[in-house]
Amino acid sequence: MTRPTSPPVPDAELLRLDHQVCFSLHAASRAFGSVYRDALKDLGLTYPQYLVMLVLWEHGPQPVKTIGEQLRLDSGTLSPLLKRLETAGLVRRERSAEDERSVTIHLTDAGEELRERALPVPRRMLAATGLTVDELRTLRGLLGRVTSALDDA
Amino acid sequence: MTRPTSPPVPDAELLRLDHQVCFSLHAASRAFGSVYRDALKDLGLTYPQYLVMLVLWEHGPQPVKTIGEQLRLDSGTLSPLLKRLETAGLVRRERSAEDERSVTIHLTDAGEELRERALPVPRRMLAATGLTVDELRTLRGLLGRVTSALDDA
DNA sequence: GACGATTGTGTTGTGTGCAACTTAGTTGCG
DNA sequence: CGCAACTAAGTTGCACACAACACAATCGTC
Repeated sequence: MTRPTSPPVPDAELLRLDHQVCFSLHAASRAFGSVYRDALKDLGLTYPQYLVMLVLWEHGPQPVKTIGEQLRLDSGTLSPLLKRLETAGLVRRERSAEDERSVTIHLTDAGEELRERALPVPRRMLAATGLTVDELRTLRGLLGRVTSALDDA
Repeated sequence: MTRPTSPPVPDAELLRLDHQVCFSLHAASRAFGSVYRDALKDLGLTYPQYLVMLVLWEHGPQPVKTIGEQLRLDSGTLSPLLKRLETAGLVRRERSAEDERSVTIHLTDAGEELRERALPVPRRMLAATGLTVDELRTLRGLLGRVTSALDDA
């Protein structure tokens, strides 16, 4: 614990800081998207599509709902995205037998095989950030706390 | 400088960390957007529109180009956004006299007046993040470094 | 078993974000 | 001057992201 921020931080600075953080977050998110776009171009995936594939590669076939929970995306975003992945021949939809409302997403053989080609992507991204492992952990921690706090608000 | 991260950090952990950071950034960015949406609903602004208004409130009339530089947005995003702000009666477009290619964006009276109603927004956002001022500074610093590094890549 | 509430998915409409292209105006160089 | 290169803004097309709504299947309660 440091001192309780001795000079009580004037309003003006607080407001500027808020703007700067929001700007930074917005800009950083888009900068990541941009670099991922390059890294994923050869695979024919967009960044959100890659995130969905990661979930499927790691945890196997699962309903739309659980994919959405992990990525914080709703059906309005996932339905058309999954349709594009299906058109690309990477996933397959299957109505669940137990619950006819549920649609289970499976990887096709092509989807499984794409994993190999995607393996070098994370290391490339990691290098592109220019941060140390410790800094990445700090960043992840702060972002996680912000997201939780904002979700509660 | 800390030690050079003595146990050389296994590949698997690095990859997971990269995913977690990207997930976190993506999620945090959208969580911010969601809370801003609520905070700005009464003003009739979206978050990116609010960012543009902030630039105009702080730095006065200026061409589309400089707005884009500050927000890292190109004309493909700004042109329709500014058109919507114009339709809402908040800004005015004016062809520059010296350089006919350039369009200067001015605030209308309504646009100026909206500033008063927007004043409480940053404090509300700041509180919603649940972070201390020091943590916000750390976050801003890390995000800035990541963005610079990614832009170079 | 009947029926209202809930749940999982999909659709529609609006607003970014960005690549690629177009148009009009400006600049530089022979 | 004349013309190519460049620049600022706008347009088009595609892919998120999300609110609001639609629909069918399921569940809970009686």
